[in-house]
Parts: sequence; C-alpha cells; structure tokens
Amino acid sequence: MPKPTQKQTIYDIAQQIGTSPSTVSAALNGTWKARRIKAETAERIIALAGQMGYSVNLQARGLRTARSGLVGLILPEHNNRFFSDLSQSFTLEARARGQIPVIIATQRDPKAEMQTVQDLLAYSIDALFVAGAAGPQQISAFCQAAELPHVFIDQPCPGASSVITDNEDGARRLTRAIIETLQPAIAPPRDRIYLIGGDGRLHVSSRRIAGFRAEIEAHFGQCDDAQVIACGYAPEMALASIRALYDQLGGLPAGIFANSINVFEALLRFLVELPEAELQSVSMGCFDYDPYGELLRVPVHMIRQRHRQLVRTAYELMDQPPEHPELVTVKPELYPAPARAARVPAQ
Amino acid sequence: MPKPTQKQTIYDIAQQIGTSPSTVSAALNGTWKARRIKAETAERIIALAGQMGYSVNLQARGLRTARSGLVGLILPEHNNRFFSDLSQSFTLEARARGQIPVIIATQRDPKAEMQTVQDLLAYSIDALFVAGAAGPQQISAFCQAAELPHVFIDQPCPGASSVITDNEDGARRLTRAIIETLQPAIAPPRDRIYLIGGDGRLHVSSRRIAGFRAEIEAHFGQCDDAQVIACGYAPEMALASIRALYDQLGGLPAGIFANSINVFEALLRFLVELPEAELQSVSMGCFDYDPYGELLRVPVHMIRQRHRQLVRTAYELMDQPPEHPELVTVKPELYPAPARAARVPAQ
DNA sequence: CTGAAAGCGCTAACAA
DNA sequence: TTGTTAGCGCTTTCAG
Repeated sequence: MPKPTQKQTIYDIAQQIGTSPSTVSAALNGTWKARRIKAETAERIIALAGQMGYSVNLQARGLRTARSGLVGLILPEHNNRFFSDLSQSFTLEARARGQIPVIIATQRDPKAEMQTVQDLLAYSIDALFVAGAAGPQQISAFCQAAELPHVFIDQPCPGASSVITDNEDGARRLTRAIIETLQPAIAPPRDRIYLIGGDGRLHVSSRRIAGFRAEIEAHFGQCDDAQVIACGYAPEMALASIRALYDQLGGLPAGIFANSINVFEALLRFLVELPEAELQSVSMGCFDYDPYGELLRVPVHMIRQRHRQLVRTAYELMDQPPEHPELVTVKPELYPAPARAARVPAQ
Repeated sequence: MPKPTQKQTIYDIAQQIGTSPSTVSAALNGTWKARRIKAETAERIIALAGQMGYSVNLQARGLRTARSGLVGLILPEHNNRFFSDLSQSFTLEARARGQIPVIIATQRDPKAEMQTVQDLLAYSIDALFVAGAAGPQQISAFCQAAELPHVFIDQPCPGASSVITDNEDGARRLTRAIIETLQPAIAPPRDRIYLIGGDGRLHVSSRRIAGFRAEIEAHFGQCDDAQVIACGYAPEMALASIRALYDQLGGLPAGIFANSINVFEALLRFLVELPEAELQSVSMGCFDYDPYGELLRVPVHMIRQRHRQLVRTAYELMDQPPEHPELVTVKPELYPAPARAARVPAQ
C-alpha cells in the first residue's frame, strides 16, 4: 500500500506524465475508453497514480457531477438486532456497488430525522433508505421536493415505495406455533393467548394484530379484544402490562405473543423472576429474532425478518423506480422454539 | 418544514436580497459576526434562506475548506452488541458536535479496511476512529501519511493513540465474581475454574489472561496452565474446547470464564443441552455483555465495556492530541449474575 | 460594513 | 487521440 505524500491533484500527475488534466481525469475515473484515450497512456497514468498514492478528491468530483457516491440509511437505533442486521446487509450491498454507506440512527426523534435527511441531502447523497422512521411522510415529502430517490424499509409510507415484511403472514405463523406448543389443561381465565406490545395505529402493528386475530379465530372460533394489549413499544409499558395481566388472571396466561424484541425483553424481566414451574407453563412467541432466544430458560418461537432480502429488494426498487410507488412484501422466517422436552431436568 | 424547491445557491439569495454572495455566505455559515456584517442584513438573509428551504452544498464548502464535517468509524461488524453500542455512542457524540458519523463495517478483512480508509480519506473526512481492526498498523501508517487524525478504540495500536478497556482489571473482577459464586463441594478434577477463548498473542486477550491468572493465584495459590484454554475466538473452537474439557473432567468444571460474547454463545449451545442440575452447578462469567445474559437458564456474571466513555475519551484524545501517542484505559462495568436462589423452583 | 474576484479539484463540452 | 476551458457552489482574502 503506497503512502499518500502531500496534497496531490490530477494536475501534478498530468505534469509528471506530460499530458493534460482532462486526460488524467478520464484515465482515473474510467471514462477513458469512451474518450478514446490510448490504452498505454491510460495505463501509465494509472500506474503513476498508484505508485504515488494519489486518491481522487471525491468532494471535487461530487461538486462537479452533482452526485457523491454516498447512500444514506436512516434508522431509529443501532443497538437492536434487526437494525444492526439491516446495517450489515446494507453495508455489504452498498460496498458491492462501490458506494459509501452512511448509516445514521435518529433515536425515533422526528426532528433528528429531518435534520439528518437535510444534512445528508446537503452532501448530495445519491439515494436514501429509511427504516423505522417516526415521521415517514414528512421525510418522503422532503425527499420528493428535493428529487432524492428514496425507499422505505420495514415501514410503508404512502406516496413512496416501500419494502416491508409480510407482518400478517408472520403473525399468523407465529401464533400458530404458539398454539401448537400450548401446555395442556390450563384452566380459565388463564387459558388464552395474549398479544402484548405495539401500537394499533401503526401499519406494522395493525397487520400483526390482524394476523394474530385471524389465527386465533381460526383455532378458537373467536378472539376477545382483551387478548390484544397494544400498549406501545416502550419496555416500561410492556412490563406494566404483563404485571397487570398476571394480577388479573392470577397467573400467567397460556400463551404470549410479544410484538417486538423490546417488548419481549421487558416481558422476560418479569418472567425470569417467576418460579420455574410457572415459566414452563407458558407458550411464548416473539415477533423479532435474537440468537439468545434459543438459549433462554423459557422456550420461545421467533420471527426473523429477512434483512438481506429487504435491502436487496429496496435497491431494486431504487434501480428501477416503478411508475407509481410500490409496496413490496417479503415473507419472514420462523425460528421455532427448541423442543420443550430438552428443558426438563433429565435426572 | 419548508420544502426545497430547485437548486438554490447563495447567488440566488444574494440577488433576492440585493447583496453579494460573500455576504450571504458569511451570514449563513456563522462567520458574519466576525466579518462585521450588520445584524439586520444577516437576519434577513437567514430568514429568506429558511423560508425558501435553502441548504448549503456541503461538497462545495468542503472542497473549498478542505474539510467535510464527516467523521469515520471503522468496525468489524454491526451485528454485535458491543460494536452497535459503540455506534450508538459515536453517533450521539458526533451529532452533538454537528458532524456526520460515517460508520462502516469491514468484516475483519484487512483489504476492506484499507479500501474503506482510502475511500473515507477521499471524502476528506475530518477524523477517523478505528475499532477492532484486523490491520491496525497499516491503517495507522496510512492515516499518518495522510495527516488524518485518528484514534483506536478497544484496541491498542503502536504509534497511535488508543483508548481501551482495562482488560486486566475487568478480568480480575470477573474472576472474583466467579469465585464468589462457586457451588460448594465440587470434587476434583472438576473443582477448578477455566478460561476459554481468546488468543494469547493479542494484547487484549493477554491482559485478560493475566487478570484471570492473578486472581486465581490470589485465591488458590496457583493457576495451572491447563486452566487457560486460549483457543481463539471462533465459536467452533470454543465449542470443541468445552466438549473436550467436559469429556476430560467427566463433567463441567466448577467455573468458566468465557473470553468473549461469541465464545460465550458457543459455550451456551453446549451447556443448554445439559440437564438442569448440571447447569446449576457451574459458576459462569463472560467478558462481554448482552442483556439476555441476565435472562438465561444459567446465571452469568458479565463485564460490559463503557462504550460511551470510550467514545468520549477517544474524542478528547482527538481534540487535544497529546505530544506522543497515548494509551488511555477505561475501567469496565461488572454486571453480576442474578442471585441463584431466584432460579430454583419455588413450589 | 460590504463587494469583487480568485480558486478549491474535478469533469465535460468543445476544439484541435 | 488529446488539450483548452469553463464552471460546479462555496469561502476568503483584499479593497473599498
């Protein structure tokens, strides 16, 4: 790896080779074939540039071309399995295309989101992906006005293209899995399955709730409204909800559908304090994935979004923008809980 | 939020206000006080810019000033608790300083690392933070040649400033915690504590091993070499190691010190298959943190690096570069395992 | 207190 | 096949 020495420009190279800056530019940015520059000239330039550790000034190039090679991804937070998986896939995809991924977490703060979008726009980013924004419409309106190509991931936005997980399908499969591992003979009022967490006004939650209800109804004939506790995504709320439910039922319900990993984590904090026997009586599912889910004291079914697929599809939407905004759906994966038998003391 | 309409420049604003571009520039970038521009003029400019949704072209500014407002963070992967915590703290810190964080994962691939450093340099990033790089020396040499301020995080690099966790201290405290929760009366040869994972040739591992040995010696008089199984960080190796150890001892050892989260996860995959009673006989510690650690079937002490502190300290090192490269150390946190009593069936 | 003008490093017509 | 030249949008002397 050659060391870059001083500030070096294409003019320096041009001088050393005895040619013009535009020739150097062409040789270095790959347009030299199209510009019919002698292969030998180009090679000499490239070789020299290489050995003196020259590197283009991308800000200058970007200023000139009104592009930048930067692609943005906005998400709520980094320390979350799903979003970090997404970051990982996004990074791979962007780098494979020779772009620089700029991933920014905005803490679910609409103001921070807009600020970030503006900042990214000011750098002339070439495209923007948005995952789990608090104010998607505003973002979309802004991008549209600025003619910035953008796609939403894991979140539908009216008027913009989005690629989201098939939440209803996932919820149905998760619910089915929970039903299939219900422990036998749990007496009322503890014999039902409850969905905890999420916000019914949000598209994502509403689809999951719909899937949950549909599957419950398919198996039990009906689904009581009380079985859907859409208390939001805040861990404190989830904790309060499970506590209240526990008190009300006089114990754990037969099944629990945690509507997100945060909610699940909050529930676990409560569950883990309970005696082993009680813990083993509940059939759990979580609409999100964490590898530790397989290693917990309480077996849990998990739904995992296909992050790679989401990113790829989003890029396709970006590459070939449809006439009208499109909502593409990707089916998630079900990670069934390890068999319960293995959890019982063997001796 | 005003919508940006067309391409707008300071020239447009200047014309509308009836002033010059340089005045507009000054008004908009905050240097107007220093340039003694009438407050009223500045305000009018700022107001107009705001209402027409103008935003500076940062590439142009960057080209002119040879800076960019971008700060880089290179790390091995996103989907890892520590690194995503780091990303989170880094984002907060950078945004608080009005910078744009560019966080790029390079999959522990030295080539990808260098490529990324070069790309970032080509954008005139203002500073670079490097965490867990595969080829730190090469990166540092490159940055030095390019006069790019850089600091290593969680990894010492000779010739460059670094801020790392006090691994020896952490290992001692973790070992002590393991000792304190040893189950009574475990017969030889199963009565000892083993460290599993890591690579003794790496600085980080070697400090942890030193801490482990020191604490073991302090309590038991001596530490057998066999108690340190530095089999690397690969999960497969860790799995093979615990399996071999189990066979050799005819059961689990009294205590286990997992040298990283990956190793811990691998160990868990083995442990979780064991009968409950055996599981409850081992005292475990992990030199890394995961919130699920508190919720596992087997109680585990965890060491958590103070990511916020690491980032802050790294920034301080960047703000006031010491004469000579410095190695600053930050003490980690100990998350003791939940009391074992709570884990025993209550009824 | 403000304006004119040069130039950051590069690309892209247009000439040659 | 290559060179000349005019900017991209901004900051920054230097003059006023």
